[in-house]
Amino acid sequence: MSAPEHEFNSSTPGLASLLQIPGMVFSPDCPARQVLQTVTSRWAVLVLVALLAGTHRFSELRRKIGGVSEKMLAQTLQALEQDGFVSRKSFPVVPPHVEYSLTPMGKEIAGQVETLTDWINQNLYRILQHKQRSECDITE
Amino acid sequence: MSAPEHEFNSSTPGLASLLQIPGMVFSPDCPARQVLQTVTSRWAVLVLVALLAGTHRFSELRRKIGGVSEKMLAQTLQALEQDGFVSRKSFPVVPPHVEYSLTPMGKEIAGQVETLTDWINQNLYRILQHKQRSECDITE
DNA sequence: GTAAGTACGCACAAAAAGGTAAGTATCTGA
DNA sequence: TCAGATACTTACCTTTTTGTGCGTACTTAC
Repeated sequence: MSAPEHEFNSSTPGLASLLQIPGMVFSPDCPARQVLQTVTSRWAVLVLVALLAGTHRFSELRRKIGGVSEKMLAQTLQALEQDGFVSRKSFPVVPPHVEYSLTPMGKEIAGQVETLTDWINQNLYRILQHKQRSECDITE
Repeated sequence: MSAPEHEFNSSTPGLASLLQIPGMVFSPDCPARQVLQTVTSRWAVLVLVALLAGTHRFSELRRKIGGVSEKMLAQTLQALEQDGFVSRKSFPVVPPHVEYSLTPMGKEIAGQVETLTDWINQNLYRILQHKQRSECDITE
């Protein structure tokens, strides 16, 4: 008990959460952590990249992103909307019609995310070689 | 049953897993998905960025990354090592001494990740404003 | 008239992630 | 001599995430 579990080198612990101190994400209580988690969550990454291609409807996204359940997609979209990355436009028509698109801020961050996914796509072969070397069991 | 759950616009489904077809990550079975998940997992992001500053020992990382448990850190490091992003050097000395650093590939991807975290750090204030505006109901 | 599509919300269950505490082996410092 | 640091591993348990299936309100297509 009473152990100093973690120490950071920030000289102003309280303020660090509100300013752009490099390494803010290293602080466990900083809201940046949560934003990072939202953005890098399993489906959010894919949603952001998908929306970079333009406005989509809910089920368009669902079809585009292989493997998402409706629940997860809805949940992810809500989280992204809350953080201001995605904007939702709902038309009160008879068969529900909702359109999702990136906000300016969303476009910026989606760009970064796409760079990442592109890198992975391009270097997948290299990565897989490493994996097989260290694993030696291929998942068929 | 037998429903066409998901369709992708890739014209060569089997090959798509091995080539750089944009949108590979949208396919649920593509290994790129798993790599993406490893890299964007909660702690891996922070480990990558931390290691960008140079070689670290296990407990140095643990102190730097606020909030990680030993278990999670070890697990994350192993996953990153398996994918070839992190290299581990262990010295068989009496008090265990192990050094972690980024591989060339790790440096590349960590660079992308850092760009992302930097963006979040820099735009945190903007994001938080959006959040507060949309939340307004705290789940108490 | 029945099925399917639309965009979800809700309840329940399964799976995954994560935390806690302890153990290992050995040395150092008090 | 006894705690503490080192780099983990393992077992156990809790929390979170994710999936499944159903319901909704209404329309169009068959």
